[in-house]
Amino acid sequence: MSPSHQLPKNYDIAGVERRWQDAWRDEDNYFDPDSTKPQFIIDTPPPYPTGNFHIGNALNWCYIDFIARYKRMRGYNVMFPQGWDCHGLPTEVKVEETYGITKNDVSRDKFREMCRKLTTGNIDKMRETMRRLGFSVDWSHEYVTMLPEYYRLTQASFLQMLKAGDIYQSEHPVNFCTRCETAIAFAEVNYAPRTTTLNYFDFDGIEIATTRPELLAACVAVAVHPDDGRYRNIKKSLRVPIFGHEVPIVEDAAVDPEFGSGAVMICTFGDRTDVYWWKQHHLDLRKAIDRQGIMTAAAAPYEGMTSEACRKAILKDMKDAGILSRQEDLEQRVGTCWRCKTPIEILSERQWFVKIHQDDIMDAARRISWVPEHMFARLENWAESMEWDWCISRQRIFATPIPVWFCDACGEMTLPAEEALPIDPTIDKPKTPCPRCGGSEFTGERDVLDTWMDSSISVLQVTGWDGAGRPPFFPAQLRPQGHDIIRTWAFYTILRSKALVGSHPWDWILINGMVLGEDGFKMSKSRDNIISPEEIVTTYGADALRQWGAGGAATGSDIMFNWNDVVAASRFQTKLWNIFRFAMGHLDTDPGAPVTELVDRWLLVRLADTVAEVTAAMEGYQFDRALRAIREFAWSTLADDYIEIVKGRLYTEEDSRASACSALRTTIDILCRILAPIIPHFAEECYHNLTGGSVHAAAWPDFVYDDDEARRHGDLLVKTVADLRRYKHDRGMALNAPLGHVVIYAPDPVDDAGDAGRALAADLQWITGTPQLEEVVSGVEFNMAVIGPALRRLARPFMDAVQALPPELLRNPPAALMVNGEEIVVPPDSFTPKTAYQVAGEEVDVLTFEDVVVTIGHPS
RNA sequence: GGGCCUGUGGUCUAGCCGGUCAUGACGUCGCCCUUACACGGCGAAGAUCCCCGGUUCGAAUCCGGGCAGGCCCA
Repeated sequence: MSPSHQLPKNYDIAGVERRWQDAWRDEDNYFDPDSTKPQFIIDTPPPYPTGNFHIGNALNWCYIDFIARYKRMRGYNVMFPQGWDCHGLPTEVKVEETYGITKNDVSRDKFREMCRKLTTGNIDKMRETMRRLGFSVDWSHEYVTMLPEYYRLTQASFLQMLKAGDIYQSEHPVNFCTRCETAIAFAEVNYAPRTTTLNYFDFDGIEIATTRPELLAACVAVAVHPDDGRYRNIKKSLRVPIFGHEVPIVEDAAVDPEFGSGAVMICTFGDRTDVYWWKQHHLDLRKAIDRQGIMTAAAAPYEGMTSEACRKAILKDMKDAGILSRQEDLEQRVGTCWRCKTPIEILSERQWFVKIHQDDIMDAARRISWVPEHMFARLENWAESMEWDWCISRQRIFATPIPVWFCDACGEMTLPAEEALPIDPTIDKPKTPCPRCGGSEFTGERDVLDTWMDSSISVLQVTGWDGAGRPPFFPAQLRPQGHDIIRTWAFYTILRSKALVGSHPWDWILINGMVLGEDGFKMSKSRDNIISPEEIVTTYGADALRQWGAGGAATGSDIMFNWNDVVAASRFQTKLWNIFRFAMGHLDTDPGAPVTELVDRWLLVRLADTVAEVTAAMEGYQFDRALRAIREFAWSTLADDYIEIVKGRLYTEEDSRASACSALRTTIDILCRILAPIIPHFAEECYHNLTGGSVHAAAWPDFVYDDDEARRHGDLLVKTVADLRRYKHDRGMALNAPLGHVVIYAPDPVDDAGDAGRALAADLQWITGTPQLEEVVSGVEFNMAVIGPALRRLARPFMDAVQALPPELLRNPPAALMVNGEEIVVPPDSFTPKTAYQVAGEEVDVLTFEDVVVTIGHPS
């Protein structure tokens, strides 16, 4: 047992946190595949290895760690794995910047190697931050999507879905970034406002307004609204200016007659609506822009120009030809590449697609419990608005290769055997001749897979998938993630689980909010409002950051970073440390002594309430409620109420002292355990001092303590002491100043073991009954919970009538009252008189509350 | 334009399946260095609970309509 004088006066955050981080063993957090305990598998988000574990990640991981630690204490076999979602454009761009090259300057293999090297270094940095924050990650279940053992699974999943007919190739319009020279999915398109020019020109006799004159060569039709009178009885086709080809006039209700001239030129493709019309009316396809954003032969006189140069040239030519009538500014939102901000083009390309079966996805999504519930609507909304299938092919390098070949002779597609995976079809060759024509020359697919194809099988990987069938531990219990990637990661994972395993991927999904800067805006370099986890941890420690994560906002809502919360968290730890030091200074007696005294039993009643509240909150992932309940208990109930009252007894040699020590020990022990998930370092430091063991190996408390008398009398005692302290304060007395003779008249006999007297420095006695004082009724207190339902619309007049009663009738209420000329029965317990006591005979002050009277003799 | 969310003392925040007096933190002010803690204790001031209407005996809470902000999308 450590006497308090051995505990340092100040809690050394950095020292304690480092010491425990060094002492904890990774093995204690490993998932045990042979365990008989119930499993709790978390499908942790695999972050993109930028090298910077930011505060948004930190919030997400705080939630995960609270749950992982809590569930371990509750006896679950927990898996808290850590993945890294490596592939993707940002790394390619970073490598190009770092080495001053473009991806085409070196071999594909060499370029991938450069990307892998950068990624490995970034992962190391992020791991370090995660350890510093005290996350209990199962490092034996780490996965890295760029490594062969992982992308083997990505390729296996691709082949499985291809064979099942869920993946197909097609020429189809896709969002295309001409700078990155790759197709991108809708999820990767951002929208930015910009001002552009709306150009009105004469189109074979009809005025057309367009923002994209450079696409004139790709014009395949002109559309008007069917009810637009201006375009009744005109010809069936028009000749495109400059280029001269004939295009039909089509009618479509989606045309806005109010916009421009009411006639729209349809190009392949200016925007999504063009795609819609193109499909709807079975129009031609004219490709005027290529993958690099250069005008094609279809744009004859402008071939070879960039689209921007072509735009200028065409406008000039229109002006010269006298057909450009006017130009005006237009605010619009343009789709841009999420990575490089280049406006996207819609190009028709041969790509690979995954079929989207909305009903299957929604069916699986409904089997998952969403926290908060309303986040489900976001997924539903997204799923219902999907118009095209998911384009999964990318024209990049650092990604999982699409594992197929095409026969040079007959074009037949050849697939590798699953045992041969992973492969790179641009390097490896098929082991067998073409099944259709027997040819032996093949060309490997050069397209690679969208990175979401890697990460959307994370749940299969963590539940033990080997590339086929149902994973042994599937489904996982929990997916924790941000609401920003519901339409991507959550959506794709549900889709893929349904396609590959046939059911929903997780039992629960817990959505965390975004972290905003102190100014209320999203953190960004340009606003200079970024706070890094390291910055917080250096000054206030990981536990303070974790408290901010738990208590800064209700689970699921966005959370504004706030230094105040971190400072308050740190102060709470100081307070806890002082409580702990105080307790440890007194726990030198028999730990098993019975808890007999009133306030000791009362403390345990309140402790049991707190355990129940915190447990319920943790079960519902309401970490803010859990932390709030703990703070309230520790600071208010334990420190301000209990310790202040019991302190005097602890300094005595009386037998009743052991009861207090016992209650205090139980309380500290349990407090450490309910704090452990949120502030693991602090809880460990205290618990270790108290018991010599690790709090993280301890069980979550199952503490029930029923003692109705202790609750009632304890509440009375605490209230009385608080009132008397206020009484002292109001008279300018020091709180430890002697108070003289105090008598508490209570309805029941109360035995407080002398605590109140010692706490107040008073000669204090409890007396059952009422004092010989003159009572005066000073008012009345109504019980709305009784009056409202009983009297409904008569409630207000009833209360007015009661107010008007003379004092003696308030004390002894009549059975019925006249209200609004109507006699009504007075409901039982509908009101109680408020009484004041006048001094009779000797000089005493009187305090009253409920049915208790306190008299204080004036100290002479 | 659509979907979802939010709007509470100076600032941030809880409550929001209705019950006169609205939670906590930070800040402000007053008193107190009481043998765990001044990073503390005891108090005080400070709120048209965004606005308007409705339901109800009673609305921060439920309903309708605005206004403002956020996120996602068109």
